[in-house]
Amino acid sequence: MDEKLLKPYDPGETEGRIYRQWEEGGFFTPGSNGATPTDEKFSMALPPPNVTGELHMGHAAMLTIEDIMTRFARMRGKYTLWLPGTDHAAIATQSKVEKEIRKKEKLNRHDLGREEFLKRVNAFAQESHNTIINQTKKMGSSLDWTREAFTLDEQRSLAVRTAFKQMYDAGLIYRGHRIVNWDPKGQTTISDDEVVYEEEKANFYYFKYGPFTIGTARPETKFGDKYVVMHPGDKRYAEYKHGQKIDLEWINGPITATIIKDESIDMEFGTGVMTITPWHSNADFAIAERHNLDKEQIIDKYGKLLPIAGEFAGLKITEARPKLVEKLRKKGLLGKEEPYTHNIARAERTNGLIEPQIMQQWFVAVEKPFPFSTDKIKGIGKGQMITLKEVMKKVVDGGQINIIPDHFAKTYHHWIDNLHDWCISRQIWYGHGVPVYYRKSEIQSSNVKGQDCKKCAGPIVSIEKLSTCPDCKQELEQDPDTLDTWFSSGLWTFSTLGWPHSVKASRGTPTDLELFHPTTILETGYDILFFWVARMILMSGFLLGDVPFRTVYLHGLVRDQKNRKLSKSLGNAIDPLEMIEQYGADASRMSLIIGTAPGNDSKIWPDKIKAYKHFANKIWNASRFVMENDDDERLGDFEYDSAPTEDRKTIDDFKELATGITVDMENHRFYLAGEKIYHYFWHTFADIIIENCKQRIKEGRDAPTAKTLLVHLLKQQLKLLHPFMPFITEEIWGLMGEDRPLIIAPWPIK
RNA sequence: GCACGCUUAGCUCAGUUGGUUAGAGCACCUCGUUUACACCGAGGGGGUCGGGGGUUCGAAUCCCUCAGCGUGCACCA
Repeated sequence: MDEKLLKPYDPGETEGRIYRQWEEGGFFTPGSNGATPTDEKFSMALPPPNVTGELHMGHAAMLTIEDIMTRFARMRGKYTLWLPGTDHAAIATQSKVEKEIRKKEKLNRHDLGREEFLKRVNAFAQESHNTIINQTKKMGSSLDWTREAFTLDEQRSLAVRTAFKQMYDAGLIYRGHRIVNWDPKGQTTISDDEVVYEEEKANFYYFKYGPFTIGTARPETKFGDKYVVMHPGDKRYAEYKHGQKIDLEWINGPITATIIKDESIDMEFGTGVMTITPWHSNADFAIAERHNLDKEQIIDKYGKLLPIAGEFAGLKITEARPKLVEKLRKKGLLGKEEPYTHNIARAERTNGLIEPQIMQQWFVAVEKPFPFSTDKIKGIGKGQMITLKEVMKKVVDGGQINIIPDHFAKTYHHWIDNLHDWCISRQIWYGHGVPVYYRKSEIQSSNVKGQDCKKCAGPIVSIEKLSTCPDCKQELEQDPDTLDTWFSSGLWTFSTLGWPHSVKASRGTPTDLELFHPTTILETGYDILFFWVARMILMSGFLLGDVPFRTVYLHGLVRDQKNRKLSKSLGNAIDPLEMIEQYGADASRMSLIIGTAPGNDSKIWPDKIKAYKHFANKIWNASRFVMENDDDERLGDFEYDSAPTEDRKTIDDFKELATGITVDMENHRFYLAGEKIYHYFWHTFADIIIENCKQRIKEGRDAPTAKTLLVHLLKQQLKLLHPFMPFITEEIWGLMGEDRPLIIAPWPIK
């Protein structure tokens, strides 16, 4: 017997060695288990971790679930691929590096310049990448590293430019002046989903506006208000006609206001009359559009008031508010003030106060029909005109994508119903450039003189990088904006499999894309259902005319015992690496999987992990006992037919258990399967079967059968345990003299 | 405001389609243990399954309702 077994199990010594053995042996690559491309496939893309730093507990939980899925598929003989990668996470990464530079060197990105700044970000991203990959391996993740991808590498950039071009050509990407969420702190626009709301107690002010009283929580936006709006059916204001002009005294002197009647006004709210600020409010913008009204900018991109504010120009809006209220009070225009609770919008990443602004940006049109390219989606015919929104709904409604747990389908639909055009351009530097080129002169001034080249009269959208116009050779300049990071992650399931290249195999051998797409399953956190899952469905629907995956498995967040999110600032973060160091990867994995139902948040604390370290030790010791008694090679294998009834009963019971576990695994109930095998091993196998056999061996009653029974049962259990606790099971499997590694051993139940 | 989820032993959670005395881990109590394991074994205490109502032969499980907690979306000046 191996000396190693005489000591307690040492994960630190074992895990690195075993992982190297697997990786170098090529066992993470499809077909390592003997399966061929004609066999049933299993494919899954790893949700690429952001290159913003380190792995946290949420990643560890995700890696565990996905590795369990993958190892299970591999052992069941499927042609198995789990594909790794990392995400450049545009805003998140850029703002992290900006923060660091500001802290250390007191510089901002403009001080460094675009080129130098990007160098810094890339260096940071590279370092984060290495840390993350290393940590991912420590968890035991059986990812096919030969196919590793990055959302910002060459191959993925090509996919992004191609996707952009195809969507632009179909009229689904357009540039337009719209109200967008402007983050003055990050100096960029962000999408609706990147806005987080926070309750704030404020004052609600009533002002005299000519014959009317208007209410507002944001007096500092009111300078340019020259339209006063009311409901056409409001009897109180029946004497005023639409379009009527009235003169009145306002903040900076007399103005002429115009009456507008619009049905969107809520007669019950406030006085039923409001003035509008179209440049800085979505609802106001819509009213202005309907009646073709002027729109004036009040606040600049740094959150300061423009000259229109007169004496208040240059002030930050928060400073201006009290001063303005004071001025109106002095002028006798201030009515009552009431306390008021409303939501203020902040940027998720920078915490900047969002200021809606009208800006020219790039958008994806979600309500514009386009001809669908295939007949792969139930309920949508080839060539049928359909919108992205409808596609996104149909694939889930029609059951072509199955969401686990299924109640998230409702959340998903709810979100799609409220979906507006997706703003995809960002004014940050780190990310995929918008693949659009303009004549240099056009950028500098809109008066283009004497140019008659049709090609570059407008923006040129191009997959190839351009510096001059292909026709007239005039110099071109690329759009300075970058794309929302979710634009590139939306392509993830197929950009990682070679798209847009190799859509069709040239000579018989199928491409990765053909073999593995749509992927079998997407496993990710419910917190990015909209950000990511929905965007992948959108992209895949348009570009491939297909779904990106058949099943979505959503896991919850990992929290601490007090139900708090794990975070460094709260000081309750558990570092997965420390946890592995202390208890081993196997124990960590078990603690992250057991007691966690899909879609529910789970909790983790050191004692829970410790409990599974004890389990690892139990496995180790039980195995030692079995091997100690397996010293006679003439015994051979356990034979069911010649075994005593009690042993056959034991085997039958075990088969029943294994079948149940298999069904649980197939139905993604990993927490249940894990608990069952845990319980069986400890309280049936160790406490009863081993004790029983120990007696028999001591008394010489059917001793040889008892010994082979133990060996047989142990090996079967190692297989069932392997997806959960890959390291210790592989180690024992090897010590038991098996040549072929456990990672590719066949699952006990077909 | 709309939607979704949660509420089961001191703590953290299971309980798959309603079916025998409601389960696990940790914690607690008693006893035991020199050859697989004290990172152990045997046993035990502890729950009116958030409240109320209903369907059913039977409900933690299905329906209604109320409450508390959490999350998402929307948001009106």
